[in-house]
Amino acid sequence: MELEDAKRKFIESWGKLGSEWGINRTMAQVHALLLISPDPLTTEEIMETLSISRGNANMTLRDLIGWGLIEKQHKPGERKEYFFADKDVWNIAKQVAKERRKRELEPVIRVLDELSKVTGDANDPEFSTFNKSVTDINKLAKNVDRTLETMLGAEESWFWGGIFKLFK
Amino acid sequence: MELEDAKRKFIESWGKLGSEWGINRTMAQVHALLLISPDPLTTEEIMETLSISRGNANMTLRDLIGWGLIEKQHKPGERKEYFFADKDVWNIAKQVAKERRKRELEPVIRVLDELSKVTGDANDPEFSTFNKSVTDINKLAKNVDRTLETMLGAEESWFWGGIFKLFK
DNA sequence: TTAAACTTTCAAAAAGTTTTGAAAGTTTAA
DNA sequence: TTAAACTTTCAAAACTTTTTGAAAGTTTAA
Repeated sequence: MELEDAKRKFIESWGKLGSEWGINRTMAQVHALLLISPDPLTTEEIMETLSISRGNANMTLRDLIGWGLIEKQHKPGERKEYFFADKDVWNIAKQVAKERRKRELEPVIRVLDELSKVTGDANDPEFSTFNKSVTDINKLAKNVDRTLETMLGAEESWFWGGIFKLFK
Repeated sequence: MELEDAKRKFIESWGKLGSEWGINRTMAQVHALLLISPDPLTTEEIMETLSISRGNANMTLRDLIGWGLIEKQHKPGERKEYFFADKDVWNIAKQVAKERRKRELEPVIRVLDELSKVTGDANDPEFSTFNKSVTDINKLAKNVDRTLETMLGAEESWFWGGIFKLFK
């Protein structure tokens, strides 16, 4: 396969995977494009390569910055803004886990905590089934939360320094 | 909060979480409803409770069966089919991880393997950046895959029997 | 058989999400 | 200042996904 075809395929696949995991397809594609770019790119270049509009490119780039996956870069003597992606896959995984924990896990835990407080007659199967499911899910969610916190919190934890280094 | 309000809120939250993770909202809601139901429910009851059409209910129930999250049940002397959900959260997590691995991780690994084979001039930054990102992501994906396989494969592995039992 | 009870299908409609692009806003060099 | 270069916004349009519901299919008891 030619390098250009391979790049296209990578961008397409990354976009598809993103959309299956609740991440907007274009956002994943822009990220993919920057991941395989040796140099930072301008909004213009991104628009052109992916055939997307200026508005879309701008919003997507801002979102990616919000996720901590890309950064703006200024070249001396130039007006244009350049964008580049962190290329360390562990940082990327860490960053995505961190953001999803904050944006999705935490709100769910808040709701589950509230629902765990609902009281009722322990002999009523309607109540006891509800209560068991909610408290079980709450326990699981909190364990996942705690585990992520430990794993992601310290810059050089046992986790990143130890076990997972084997994987690299 | 009243039990009925709490049930409604649970179904709503579960649906929202599902859609943030690429699972159809209705599917997550039907699952939530069955999770907190002490008894199996009929298609009719599900349609009614969630205000969805027969067609939607039927398709969603089939999908959930396909994900291994719910089962059909027959009551002796009755024509209707009843549906009930496995209520063990670890089974649920396991099942979802298993399915997503099969449906999404495996196809991505196939593409990455193919893209890893692309050859080029190591001094060309275009090629070397592409190659490094692709092979790094491939390594990560394979490690995740292997880890999941080990964790999910054996019915009573060290994983489920050991470490994670602490979490329950 | 038959017909009632139930399940499944699928094309069209509705709902939800993403994208566009022109206009407004901002920044900078001169 | 000014105007050129660039970025941001947002309502409307395009696109995607989900849902509907009526019709077709299937199963069962008699």
